[in-house]
Amino acid sequence: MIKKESTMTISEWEIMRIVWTLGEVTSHQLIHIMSKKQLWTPSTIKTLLSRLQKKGFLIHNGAVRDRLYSPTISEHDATSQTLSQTVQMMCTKCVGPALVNVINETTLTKRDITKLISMLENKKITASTSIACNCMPKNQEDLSL
Amino acid sequence: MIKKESTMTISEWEIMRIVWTLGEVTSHQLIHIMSKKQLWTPSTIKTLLSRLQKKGFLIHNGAVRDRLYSPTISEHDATSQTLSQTVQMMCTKCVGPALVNVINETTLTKRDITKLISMLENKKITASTSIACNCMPKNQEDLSL
DNA sequence: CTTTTAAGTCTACAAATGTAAACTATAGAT
DNA sequence: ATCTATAGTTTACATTTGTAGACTTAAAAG
Repeated sequence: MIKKESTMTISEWEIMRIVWTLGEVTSHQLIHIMSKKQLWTPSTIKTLLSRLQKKGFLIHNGAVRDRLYSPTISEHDATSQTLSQTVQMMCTKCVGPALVNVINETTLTKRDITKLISMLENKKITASTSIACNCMPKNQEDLSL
Repeated sequence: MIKKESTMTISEWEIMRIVWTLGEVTSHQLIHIMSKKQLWTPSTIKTLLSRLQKKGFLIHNGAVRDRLYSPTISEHDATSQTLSQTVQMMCTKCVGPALVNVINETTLTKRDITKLISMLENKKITASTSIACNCMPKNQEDLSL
């Protein structure tokens, strides 16, 4: 079966961040936490919760009331996937510089940095000085019309 | 005046990639190119073109007909900005690993790699072993209810 | 046991997005 | 000068998203 590959919206992502942090949450907790932080009413939280379930990002223990909601995907995985998807729609030539920029403005742990450096040192060996732009399919570059 | 900070949608981004590549385009070219690549009709292309103008991402030379559309933002800038925005909605703790992942699966030029490494070497000096998670505002961690 | 509170479900509604047809007017063809 | 193809403009319509009220029902309070 084909994965429907539904994505989280910004608002849904906000909810998920709390769920990820707490592991298991009741709507009660969500409502309490989010109603302060955001300008969301309990209704809105409930709707978001429903949609996240429909999309398969949340499940709950069968309780009829005060059920515990939990994520079906880890925050790390979701983060990686989302970032990958974003990068994939971009021009291969622009991604490098953009990553330089992002990394520059991101706080990283020593561990991450070490990992990145070793990974990059490795890539450096086979890297070329330029990469092809994938902005337009090759065959359609005849614009003479 | 406050920047309206409108964002490009996926479809709009597709159009922009062609515009960025060509620098200046007529709708004619876009229609020709995109109708093959995507399953878009001329109408759809025109709509997207209109919206991109309304959002301020495209302008055109005043021609009444066969006008030339051009971008108001460079592809590099748009790419960087979009990536930054994406990263900003994510948990600071997850961004590092996600970046490791993305960089692993991304083709980079020697130049980019060198830049990244030197930047990282620098960051390494002041980096700590762990960073605070920004998933939930500190004050709202009392979930005792 | 009755009342109240609130969790979960349904319905609502505007704005944004994906997708495109209909209409208008003009540059180029005849 | 008239016709035709089509660039640009309007209108359209289903889905998704942001946001939330209304309704139902069970748990907690009294």
